[in-house]
Amino acid sequence: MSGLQDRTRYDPAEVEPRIVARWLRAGIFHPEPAGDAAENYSIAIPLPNVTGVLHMGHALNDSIQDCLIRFHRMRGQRTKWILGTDHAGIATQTQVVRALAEVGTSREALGREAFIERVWRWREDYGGQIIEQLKRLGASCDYETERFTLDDAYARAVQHVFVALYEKGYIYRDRYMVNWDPGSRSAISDLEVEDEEVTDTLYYIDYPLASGSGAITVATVRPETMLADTAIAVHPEDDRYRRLVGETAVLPLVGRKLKIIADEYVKPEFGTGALKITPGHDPNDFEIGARHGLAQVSVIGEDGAITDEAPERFRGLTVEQARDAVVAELREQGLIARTDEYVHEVPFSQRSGERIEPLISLQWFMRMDDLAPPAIDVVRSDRVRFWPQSYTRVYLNWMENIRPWCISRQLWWGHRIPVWYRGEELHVGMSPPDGEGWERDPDVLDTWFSSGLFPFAALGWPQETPQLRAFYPTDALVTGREIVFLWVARMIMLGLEFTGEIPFTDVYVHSIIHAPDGRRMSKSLGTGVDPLALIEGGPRPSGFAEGGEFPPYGADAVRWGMLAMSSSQDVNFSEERIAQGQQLTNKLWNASRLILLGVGAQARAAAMPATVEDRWILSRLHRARTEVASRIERFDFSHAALALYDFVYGELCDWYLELVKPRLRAGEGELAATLLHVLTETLSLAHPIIPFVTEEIYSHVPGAEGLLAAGIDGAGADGAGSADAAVAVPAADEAAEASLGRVIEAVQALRAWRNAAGVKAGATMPARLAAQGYEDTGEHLARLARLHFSEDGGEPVTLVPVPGGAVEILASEHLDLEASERKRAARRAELEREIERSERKLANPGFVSKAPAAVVAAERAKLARLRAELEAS
RNA sequence: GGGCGGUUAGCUCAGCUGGCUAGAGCACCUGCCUUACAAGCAGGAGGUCACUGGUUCGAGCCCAGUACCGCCCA
Repeated sequence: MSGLQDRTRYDPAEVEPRIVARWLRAGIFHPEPAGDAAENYSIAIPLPNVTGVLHMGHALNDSIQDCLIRFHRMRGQRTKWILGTDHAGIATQTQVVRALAEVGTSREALGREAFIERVWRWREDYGGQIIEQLKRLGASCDYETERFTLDDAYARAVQHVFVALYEKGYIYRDRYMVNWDPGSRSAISDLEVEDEEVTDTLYYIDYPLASGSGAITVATVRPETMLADTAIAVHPEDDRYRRLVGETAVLPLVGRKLKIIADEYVKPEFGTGALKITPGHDPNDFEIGARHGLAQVSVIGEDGAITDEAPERFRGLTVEQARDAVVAELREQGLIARTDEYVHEVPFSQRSGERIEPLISLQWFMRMDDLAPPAIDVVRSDRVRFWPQSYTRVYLNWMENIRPWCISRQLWWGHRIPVWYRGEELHVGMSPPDGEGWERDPDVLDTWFSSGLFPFAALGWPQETPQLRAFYPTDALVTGREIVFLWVARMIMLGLEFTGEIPFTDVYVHSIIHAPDGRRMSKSLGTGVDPLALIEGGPRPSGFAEGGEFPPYGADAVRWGMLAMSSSQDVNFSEERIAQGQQLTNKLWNASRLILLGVGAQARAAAMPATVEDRWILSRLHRARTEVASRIERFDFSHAALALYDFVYGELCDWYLELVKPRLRAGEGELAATLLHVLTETLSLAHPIIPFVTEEIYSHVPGAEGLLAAGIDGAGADGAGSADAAVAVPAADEAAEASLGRVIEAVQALRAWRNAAGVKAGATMPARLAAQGYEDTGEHLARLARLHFSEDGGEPVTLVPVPGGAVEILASEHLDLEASERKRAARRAELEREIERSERKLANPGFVSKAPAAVVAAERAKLARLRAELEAS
């Protein structure tokens, strides 16, 4: 690292790794467990998959959490971001299975034990990756207490919960229709299924009536499941079939007798209005079957092959082969009346992408009806709040209609269910039963079962640890909407059940970032943006106007950009926002160089700042600080980011630093103190959003001690730095704001005029100030507008209206008078338009009598202002 | 089928409980290498705020309906 002098551009690639190392070495992300959770601040991270990599969702999610964490840490609270990784049953197992396939073997060939061994090795190889990426983003998690959901202690907590829920009667085993995922060869929960539109063939099949008098025609997209039909259903009100209810049909190819039943589920307008009922292979038919006491026949097995319950010639076929065979035979027998194309929604596994095969199987379930009510209460009573609030209803609606949760998975990687069988005997417990001949249940628990315990299990629960006392309940939970049910709801239920406390008080549901084309980022389409590629430079995915590589924007730019983007429910990724963040870091860097190189190493303390611009910037800083803080507290990160940007650009750099440059060159001591104060305050204000550049700058501030990230020494909520403790900080200073507001407006008017009038950029124009309100600021006005004020000089060649009067321009050598006149005429026309509009408004009796007095007064003031400007021009 | 969100400048988005001469960044045009920053500075052009109707002294904002986009639940 060299001095500031020649580092004219902020270089995140050089700075960021160095700063992370400092933070980690200082141990400031690891709080000692002291005090209680009410006074401390904590967040449990949404567990990243252990073998995953950072994606855009994480980048936003983690930027938000880190902003909250750093914000509270800097306020002096003991702050912990609880870190962990998830074993991610299906996802991880799938990866390893795929890797095994590549080398020509399989998990079956390895056997369970060796396979699990293999997954642990996989985890060792890839598990640290996402954690390193979190560090790269600047996430200030407590890395020293990282947990893994399969660690021994964690696994004991999971078993403890299973056993306790079993003993309470909440967990039970049942034969039930589940979503069978042929890809991962496991049942999956309703929440892991998504519907997609598919075009299928709808077959119309004649089922002969047992009476021999004709046939009843049913329509189905899955002819192969007819082998498992156990009834035919029609709508009770359907006159076409009323006379057939109670009769019997004969199932073709099989010969089974099917009762014709009436059930309101049947839609008379679909197909023929007669529905074949297959309780073994369709969730709706399963329900109908249960209502009518129908037999359940399963002709498709968990291996996807036709079972022994089907006629022999079909056994062992795959579903597709069976369909072809069934259709061929039916055709032969002339039983296919016709076929249609049919577009409908079909469930697919989010895990493997394969079409769900509804199957009846023996699974473990968890009843939710006793766990849900308390979790509903805490949200109804506002003890747990959702941001945005609209998610409250979404949550409540789901909770009020909650259904049993299928918690067993036919996987090897995960928390094995703590149940043993011996014949008819069953043992549920933390340890294996005594005696010979017990077999453990082969299944593992749904991953969400274990992650649902994370906020407390990660802190050592069920032990009463100091960590648990200090940091549980946590404060905020930050997540995307897709896991509100999968995870958030379950944490609330399990937290209440096992700790008697809500696991967090605020749930912030953030935006989903889409690809620039407005669709979900997709790995397969190659539209996903890799946050690391943004931070360090890397290939632009498809869908961007430009190809090529991202420049290395740096983590701060990515963080600021993500936050700025996250204003609504769905947001399209915008590289411009990231670039804007980069500009901000560079701007802040250079502004700091100006200050730090200008004040020298010795900063002297000063009394209350006296000049109007000092008072102005302190007042504006106060407002910015309040604004950013209140935005963060209201989980409004995009406005927090934008408010920061606006302050740095629109106030600090564009005006204040320009205003004080002459004083800075003169080496004025009082100014140095104010500058350092303003700088330190700005850094601390910005740090939760852009931690790296602020920390780096802070290390160059004379007298600054320690790390900005640790909270400025003795700062507390006021954030006054140690380098400048003597600067008295006023709240809003209305007088200074008004005074400087006039100057800013006047300078802008004069610059616009200069440009329009073709005045050379560097030329200083002789002028006379004919306006009130510039007693303290005349010099500023002259310098920033490049004017030379004098009392004489004769007749002005033109006038530029400014607040409080006008500036009379005295010479014409540099300017194009005609262009100046055109500009002036255009402005006059605009003013006349506005004046007319305003007059019309004020002439409206309805407005004057009904609008609030303040609004009317403001309108009158505006009219006066417009008239004054017209007059002065 | 039920629910939620969106539609504002060429692009991405702001516009708080109705009072605006409708803003920002990017892109575009003009001028500046002004000793913090050319990844910069100054200025400018660009909008019947999706559509139709209503409420109101006043509507981008409220109400009703329509169209399109996205998401969640069944």
